[in-house]
Amino acid sequence: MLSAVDVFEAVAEPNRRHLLGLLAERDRTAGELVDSLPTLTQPAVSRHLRVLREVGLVEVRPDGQRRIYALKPDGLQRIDDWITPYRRFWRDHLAALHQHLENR
Amino acid sequence: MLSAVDVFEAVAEPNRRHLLGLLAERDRTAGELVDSLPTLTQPAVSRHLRVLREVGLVEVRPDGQRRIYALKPDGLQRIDDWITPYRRFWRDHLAALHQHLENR
DNA sequence: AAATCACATACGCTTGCGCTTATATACGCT
DNA sequence: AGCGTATATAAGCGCAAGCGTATGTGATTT
Repeated sequence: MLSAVDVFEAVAEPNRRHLLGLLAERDRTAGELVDSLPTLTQPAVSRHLRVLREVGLVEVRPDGQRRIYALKPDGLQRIDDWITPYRRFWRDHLAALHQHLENR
Repeated sequence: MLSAVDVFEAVAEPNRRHLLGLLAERDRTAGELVDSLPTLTQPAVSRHLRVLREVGLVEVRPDGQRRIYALKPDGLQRIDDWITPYRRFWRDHLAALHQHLENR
């Protein structure tokens, strides 16, 4: 069995981020996605897609012998939720910076 | 030489996320952070802190023989910037869902 | 039904991560 | 100076990630 990957690990891989980027534009077949990563073989891309599936970042629907991949809407929200409390850090920091620039 | 890690990989490690969480509350000495991860040895935590330093997520200032670690304000912004274009996906999705619930 | 196409899985290999133990470095105290 | 304390680095190891080659599976075509 494949070790259950979490969203953070899934997104840490550059090729997988590339795939997500393409799927953000529009749905694509597995074949199109394979072609988009010419340095990788078809099985390699297929495995990346499997990881993205398993963490709920993408979903597949069959279309004849093709498989159409699509971005799952709320997949990345888990990362966004994690970042949220930290966001206030750089917001405060920027605010303080502006304050400083105005007062000099 | 240590392979130059990027922010995504840095944050993919659960222990490193744990460290960031503690530093979000307040600055801490390396020793405090070591104590916060009882399952790890001191060198292990030290290496995690090094990774977080190298990707710009934390910074250190010396205090006598102690080293005080602090969250760097804009470190996670790179991840946030990456997520931004995707955010509209689940926002649209939620909007459509609400629409659907109201109209039924 | 046989061949072909689109995609997934199996297997074996290499490389890099994260860990521990051992050691170095640097500061503080007596 | 000598010793404990605080932290970082070195060396070595096990394991899992990611890759390619080979093969399986199901749909399409002829």
